[in-house]
Amino acid sequence: MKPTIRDVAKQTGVSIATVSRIINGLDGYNEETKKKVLAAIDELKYTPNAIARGLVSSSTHTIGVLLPCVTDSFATRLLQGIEDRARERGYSVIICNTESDGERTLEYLDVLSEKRVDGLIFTSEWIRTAYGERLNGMGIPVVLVSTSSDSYPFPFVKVDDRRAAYQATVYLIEKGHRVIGMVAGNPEDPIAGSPRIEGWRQALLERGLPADSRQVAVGDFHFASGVTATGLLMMRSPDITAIFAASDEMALGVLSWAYHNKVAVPSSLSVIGYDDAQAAEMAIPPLTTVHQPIYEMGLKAADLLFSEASMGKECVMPIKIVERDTVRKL
Amino acid sequence: MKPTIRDVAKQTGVSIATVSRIINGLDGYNEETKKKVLAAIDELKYTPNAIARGLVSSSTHTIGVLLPCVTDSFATRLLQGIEDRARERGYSVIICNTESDGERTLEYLDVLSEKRVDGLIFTSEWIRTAYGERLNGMGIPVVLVSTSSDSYPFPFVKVDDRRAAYQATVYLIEKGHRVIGMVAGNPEDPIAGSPRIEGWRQALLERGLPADSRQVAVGDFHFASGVTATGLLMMRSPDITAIFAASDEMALGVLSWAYHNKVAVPSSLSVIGYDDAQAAEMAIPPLTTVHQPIYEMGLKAADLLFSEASMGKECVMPIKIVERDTVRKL
DNA sequence: CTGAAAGCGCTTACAG
DNA sequence: CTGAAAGCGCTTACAG
Repeated sequence: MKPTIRDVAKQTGVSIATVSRIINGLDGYNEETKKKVLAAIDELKYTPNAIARGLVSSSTHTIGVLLPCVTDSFATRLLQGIEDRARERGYSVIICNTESDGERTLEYLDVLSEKRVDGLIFTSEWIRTAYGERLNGMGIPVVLVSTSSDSYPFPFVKVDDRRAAYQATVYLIEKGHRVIGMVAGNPEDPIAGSPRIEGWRQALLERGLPADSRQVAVGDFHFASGVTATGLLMMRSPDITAIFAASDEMALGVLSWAYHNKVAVPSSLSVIGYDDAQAAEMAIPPLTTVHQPIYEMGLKAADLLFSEASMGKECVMPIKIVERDTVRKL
Repeated sequence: MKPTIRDVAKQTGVSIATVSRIINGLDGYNEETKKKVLAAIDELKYTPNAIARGLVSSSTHTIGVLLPCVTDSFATRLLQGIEDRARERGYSVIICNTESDGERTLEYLDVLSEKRVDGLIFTSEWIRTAYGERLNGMGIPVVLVSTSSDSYPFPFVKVDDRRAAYQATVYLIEKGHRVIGMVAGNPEDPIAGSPRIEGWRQALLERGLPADSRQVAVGDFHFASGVTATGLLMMRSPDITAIFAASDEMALGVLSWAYHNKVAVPSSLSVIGYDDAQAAEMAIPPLTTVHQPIYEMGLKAADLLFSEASMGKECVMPIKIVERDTVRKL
């Protein structure tokens, strides 16, 4: 059995209260006692039981993070930011890989609730009523990342998706492109789907350029869907000279489609992505894309979680276009 | 305040012992009581306090996973496997992003120890004495992934790195290549460094082919180092026709170097990677590589952790060569 | 400067 | 079928 506070108290001949004070850096003992206790702790290899501590202090120093997909590069980068900041503050993080599954998400919420985490970060998904209610019921700080909700006004950190897409499209237009396609997410997705499509459309419309629905093909943000969507797009609108993809992974799909169909990028087809994931700079050619400060968003989310009175705080992070080699000036 | 077992007991007019039995599916109550209690639980929105439970049962249903880098695609895929299996079994996972830092690793070990996790998975790093001792002292099951240790015989799941590298090199030789370079990890790294270099060397030597140290350039498994190493390699041994990279990310670096230096892959230079990360199939051209069953390794690691009497269990997973488009037959 | 005692929210013999 | 009580390993008033 692991030694307890009682063991070190006995060993030293003091009370457990005194040991507790010493461990926790409170005062109320002389140096003499402190030394003896510390020695005993060392000798017995005593480590305080965080579970017992948690029970009395009702604080576990643990937070939960819900991600739709742990292997996604956006999610992992975000996680890195969250974990870094959490660790600095002495918190551990439990990961929850929801796979965007409703039931699974609810289960995680239950577990997190039972395990009495001190806070929770919910990412990249639409807040359904079932989630919102559960989240409210937990009675702990909640921070949203890459999502927000009018019905459940939790603090959030995100990027302005519509605006980012708008800027990406304007960038393409300024490079001289006139027929611009989009490889989009699901238009029913109010988070990363429709806003980006709207931004694309608005940029085009404002400049009197065509923004027909035949110029957008829908994917699921992942690579394979990017390939397929591009094929569809180029078949329906062969005059497209540039494509805006709603994620870097899909943009890589565009590149892949182009490679296999002997369409040169950027000389015959320009491509701009979204995220600035690690893969963007590793792409061939290196991918021009919309940079989201993902790591910083993770840091910020943790900050909001740990800061007092964060209710209602909203944090919209800046984006920027990172110019690499996939967009040609016409 | 959250309702406690006492609240539901009071509400129902039974003892907390009975409520506890009902919650835990033990027997010792009639249907009548059960119904009432369940109703009260529902009404009060009572959720059992896992911390209190953990204190008495000395089991937290939580495990810790130490990773050198959370954004690495090997690590995240592994994590996915671990988390999936853990979740099935009712366990949560705390992630620890060590950044390969010794002090940080030790800190995580302390925290995990204090939080009384039920088990721990340690990945991809050499087991230094300090780690081994601490791990032993924790008194909980430990499973190693992609590493192993003679001094600390914990169960492990890994691939035979030397053999995998050997096979990759043989594959290149059988394709007719004679001067084969290697973009390696650090030769001082006894886990993913030296064994792969040895495998490469052995394959070459056995067939009377040159295996000079000028044919190997050292990287850190990441992209940028792959680019640099390739430049060095091609300068020192311009007659190289094929390169074996000790990670897919470095292989992408090779591809990138080739692209920027107008060396066609695979017509002028063949490349084989290691891992079969997601990026391998997204590469241009799609990367031929050594496939590690990473997800399955995660599953297996969790299985070993949860299985009784796993001490001394060793699990060497099979690899295979995945042929894509970066190796040319000479 | 120090200790005895209550209490955090549960589970688990033990007794009925 | 059910309850009173001890105990898990701590922290924190309270008293001295």
